[in-house]
Amino acid sequence: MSAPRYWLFKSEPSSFSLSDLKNRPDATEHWDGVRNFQARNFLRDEIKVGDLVFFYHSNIPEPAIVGIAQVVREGYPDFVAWDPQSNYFDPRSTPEKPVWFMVDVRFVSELPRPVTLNELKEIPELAQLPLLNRSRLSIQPVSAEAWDLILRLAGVQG
DNA sequence: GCCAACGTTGGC
DNA sequence: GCCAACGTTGGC
Repeated sequence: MSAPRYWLFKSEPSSFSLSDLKNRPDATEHWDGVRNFQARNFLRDEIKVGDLVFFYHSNIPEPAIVGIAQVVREGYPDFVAWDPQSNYFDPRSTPEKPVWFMVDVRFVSELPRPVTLNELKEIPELAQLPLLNRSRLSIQPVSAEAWDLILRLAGVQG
């Protein structure tokens, strides 16, 4: 089995927050509703069971990485896209030819302290982080080096 | 609430 | 295949 890889998932806490994840049954939830092709490709092709995920809160006064989740089920069709009642309905996607994919993630931990976007911007080693230069990508890879650095910023014992 | 950035759509 | 128009994201 290959080493786990690292990702960052963004969510607006008003729609789904880290504590929402923690309070789900089994602390597990489908990461549905992603409607961007590059993010879809990560979900469908790259993200594997066991990979670790930074949970980022966006669209708030102090956007920040607030916690860690782990992938417990890898890429499968996002069935929300088939529900005409859903905001994420997309008639192009069908069970026979799904367009959109999701993974399931489980709550792992809350960071000892959140690492804010402003802090991240101050760190030259993180300049390549997609969060800082591809700010609209909602599912993005994090290098092992960046992962460790951010954990240290968050006060996690290394 | 504003608006810049940028991904997506669709006319040509 | 280009690119203008449009819609959405997300920082501020």
